[in-house]
Amino acid sequence: MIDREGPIPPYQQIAAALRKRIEAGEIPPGRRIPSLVEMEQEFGVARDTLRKAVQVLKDERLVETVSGMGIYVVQHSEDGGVPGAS
Amino acid sequence: MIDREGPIPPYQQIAAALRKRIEAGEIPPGRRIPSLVEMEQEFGVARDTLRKAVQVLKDERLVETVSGMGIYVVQHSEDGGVPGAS
DNA sequence: AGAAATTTGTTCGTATGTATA
DNA sequence: CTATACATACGAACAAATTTC
Repeated sequence: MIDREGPIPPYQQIAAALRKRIEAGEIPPGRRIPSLVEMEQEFGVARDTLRKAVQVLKDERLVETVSGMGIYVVQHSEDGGVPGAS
Repeated sequence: MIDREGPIPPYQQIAAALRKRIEAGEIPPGRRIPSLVEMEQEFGVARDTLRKAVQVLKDERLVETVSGMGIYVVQHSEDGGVPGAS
């Protein structure tokens, strides 16, 4: 899944993989992405690496986190915004 | 904040700056010093550089690490030692 | 009321590879 | 060749928020 030989750092590869899933509609808006524990196993990387990957998607406003709950795909519809964001 | 032209390496400059704050009472005994992430931004250096700077202060018994919490200024009173150090 | 489980967030310590002086 | 610095990554521990029982 992760190419450790190439020049692209794993955290960027993971960010790209998640972005692809989201834009392909595999993980629709409003749904949660896999938990950090699940992604640790799926990608075979450490928490710190996932943290950076998720931070990239956060900066792109693709996902948002709810502490204690999970990381959710943002609803980027015409009216904009996310459920709960007043 | 950091002079990269001069002969004094950044990690020594940072150690000196932290020592000054501690001895001036800006960061009193028992209190935490800024986290590594915060200091990365404040000083504009990498984690590795901070690691060396903090190691200097540790060798001087000025600070100690509490796992998962942070780096704390040592209480250097007459009876010596740190709270929690049995 | 409260304890346990799950999940995210933050913390330090360390290792590796690369680059520079 | 050594010292210094950076980016990346891994590991472990602790905290806070949320849900479930």
